Amino acid sequence: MIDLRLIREQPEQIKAALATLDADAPIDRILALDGRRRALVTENEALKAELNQGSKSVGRTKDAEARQGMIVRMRELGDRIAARDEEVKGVDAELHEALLRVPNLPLPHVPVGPDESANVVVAEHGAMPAFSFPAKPHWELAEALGIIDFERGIKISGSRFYVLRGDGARLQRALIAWMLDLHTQRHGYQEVYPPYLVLEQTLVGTGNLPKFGDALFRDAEEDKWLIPTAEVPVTNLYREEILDEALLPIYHVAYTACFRREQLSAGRDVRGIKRGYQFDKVEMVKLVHPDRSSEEHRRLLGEAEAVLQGLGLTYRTLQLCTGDLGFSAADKLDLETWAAGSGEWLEVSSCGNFLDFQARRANIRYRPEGGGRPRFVHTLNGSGLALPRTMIAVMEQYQREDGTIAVPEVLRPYLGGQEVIGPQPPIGPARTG
RNA sequence: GGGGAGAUGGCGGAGCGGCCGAUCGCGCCCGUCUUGAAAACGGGUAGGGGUUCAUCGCCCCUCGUGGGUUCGAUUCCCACUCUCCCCGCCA
Repeated sequence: MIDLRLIREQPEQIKAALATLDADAPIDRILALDGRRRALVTENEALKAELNQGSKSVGRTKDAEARQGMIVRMRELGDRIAARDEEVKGVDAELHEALLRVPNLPLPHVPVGPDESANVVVAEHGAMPAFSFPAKPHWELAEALGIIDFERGIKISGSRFYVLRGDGARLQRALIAWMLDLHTQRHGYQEVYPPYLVLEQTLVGTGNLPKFGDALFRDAEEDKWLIPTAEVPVTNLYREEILDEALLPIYHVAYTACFRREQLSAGRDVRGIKRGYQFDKVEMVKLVHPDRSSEEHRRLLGEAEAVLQGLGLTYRTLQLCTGDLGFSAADKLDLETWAAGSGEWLEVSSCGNFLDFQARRANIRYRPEGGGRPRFVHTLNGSGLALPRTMIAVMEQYQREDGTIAVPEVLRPYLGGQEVIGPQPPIGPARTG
């Protein structure tokens, strides 16, 4: 959430910035609620001070008659205060609710644009892979090798689910283990393994709620939601805490499954494993000193890039425009790798700088070294990387003419030295009925 | 799921319905003393909000959370959440 004081003091600048996001933020309503709330609070607090003083003198008054009179007056005063308190509570709740729906403001250097078409390619790495044979899309390769079973995935869980099998499952596991080792051993991250089910408040902290509940799976009877990304539980680890400044920066990396209830339109991204309701991801999360978030953002991007470079994958870097930033980020850089067989760029990482937007929602602060009031930390996160699409890139960029797939050098130690993924022992096609 | 105990400041641990935002101990910070340090001694040490240009100050709220009783609740009543112990069930 953005600072209420900022809205109060420079509403026009805020409105102008929000306009670049195509957001329907009710700034005028917030200003009205804020003014009303402060007037009510000031007034009511004066009455409370009077009541507190009065109640104390009741205790000191010995004369029974005078005492009775005071008690009657205090009772009336108390009733008035209670009524106003109700009013304050109502206005306060409305104000808070409205603030939670205001998106973060973009940093000044973020290009203005309506949607992803205005994103800017800022760098390209690696040559476009050239094959001496027609490159196949991963669903053909994987099906032929028997490393992904699409039919049985759909049978047990419905459309958009698949089953990794044999070396397919092992390849993903190798990728996960290697990525975690890379970030923990080379980039200074501490690994965490968080719950996949979280409370509503946790999702409010990262900005997923209250606005985007329709993209989430949840338990119908309890307040338990499936995480759409590890960012949610990991960022919220320090919710409602005041950290020592010396503890910053905090770097965490987590491997989790992710669950997203996307309204997947028929005919788009239907083939293969590019998009589904469940996918795995290795996620990096940083909590840092507010003066350092820009620098940490650049480093975060580099750490995600190190995964692609280690795997030897061709990729490019995109600076997202205002219209594609999402709700919580003030700045975002995406990494896309090339799906050589299906012929498209795949987003495998999205590195966001959230400034104090999430910290304010989740109330994550630090105590400055020399003492003083607690301040909000800045939060950042980025995938390092999303598994299905990394799998796609590996399969399609490392495919060979005979339909087998070479194993990237760095993964071989994780696969017992195996250099090639070939056909799996036959199980046969699914025959139902 | 059944039974019992508990939830107070960074930690430990008190708290007759008014003098308690809270005794005390530890920790931490600042002084005095010391060549320096320790010890000793003195002082200070929660968060949020309102008022203020800001500081100081003043005021309001917070003793797990939410309600209730009362002129007044950390203290009484109810509900919920969480923690610990015992029994049952279980990967």
